[in-house]
Amino acid sequence: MDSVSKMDILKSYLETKGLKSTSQRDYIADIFFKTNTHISLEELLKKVKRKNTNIGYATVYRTMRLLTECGLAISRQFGDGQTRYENLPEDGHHDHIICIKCSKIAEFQNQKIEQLQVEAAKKLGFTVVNHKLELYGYCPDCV
Amino acid sequence: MDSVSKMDILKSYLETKGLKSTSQRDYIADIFFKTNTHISLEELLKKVKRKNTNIGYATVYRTMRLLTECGLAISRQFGDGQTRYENLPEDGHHDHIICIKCSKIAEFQNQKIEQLQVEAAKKLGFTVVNHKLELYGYCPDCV
DNA sequence: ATAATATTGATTTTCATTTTCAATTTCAAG
DNA sequence: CTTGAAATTGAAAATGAAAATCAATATTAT
Ligand SMILES: [Mn+2]
Ligand SMILES: [Mn+2]
Ligand SMILES: [Zn+2]
Ligand SMILES: [Zn+2]
Repeated sequence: MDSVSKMDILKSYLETKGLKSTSQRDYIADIFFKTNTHISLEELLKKVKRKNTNIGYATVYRTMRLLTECGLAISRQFGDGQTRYENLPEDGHHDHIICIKCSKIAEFQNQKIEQLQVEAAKKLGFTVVNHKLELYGYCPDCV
Repeated sequence: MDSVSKMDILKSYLETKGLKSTSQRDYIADIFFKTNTHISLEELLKKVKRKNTNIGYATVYRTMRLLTECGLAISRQFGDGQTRYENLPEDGHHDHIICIKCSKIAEFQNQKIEQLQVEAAKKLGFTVVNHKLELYGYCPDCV
């Protein structure tokens, strides 16, 4: 999905909630849509401020909440005490492996694991709505 | 493992670190060893205060850090903003499924999933040191 | 007993997140 | 183009859990 269609989704979400499309929201969303990392609020604010000095932290925070609500952003907690956001992946859900030395993040998909999760839950009478799977270890560069 | 041997492990850990065994530490550890839930610091403090009014939050906090360091306690973050502690399980590592309605926590072990995780990491050149797997959904009581 | 060292618990600090609020902007109606 | 209601903004304050500080107290070896 390209930035334009994402912006359309955001705008129609705002409309359904009786919220307004503003230049700040648009700009923050645009910058976010162009990032392909797992970005923190501080990092995003820094990027946004480069061209738009007067945008505040609170607006970035609120915009990311909106993007998360409408499914265009996914919030992640990798245990470093900071919430990070990533764009809704093209190719569906993925999980993460994080280097405990250099903090590099790699992504992977494993349909077998997903399936076994649902089965494990079923055995306990649970229905799975979502899950969090994070592997921690050493990346190729850190041995 | 019984509380007595756990206390022995704690005491020898303290010794190696040049730390002292105290009545507060012993009491907090004893109460913790007897819990079989995923307990928060606040909850543990409350339990401890029932018989020992003068023990402070900071000592409970520090004791749980010691227990975590020496492997007798495992700290967990289930996304409610509070760190929870559980006793080192008898039967090895397990993962969790949490009810998003009533917060009930169930545990499960799945060797196949563990194995697939290592394989998925290997494909990316990573070595897994530890992992976090949490399923979120509805428990049998909450449909 | 003495001195060195560790512990305690109240308090303060830290820090990310969330909320508040007065000023500003947007937008539909006249 | 005005007007006024409603939403937005950004600075600042509040929140809350975790971590650190520190003076008073307790422990330990000599
Ligand atoms: Mn990702
Ligand atoms: Mn458990
Ligand atoms: Zn690395
Ligand atoms: Zn439930």
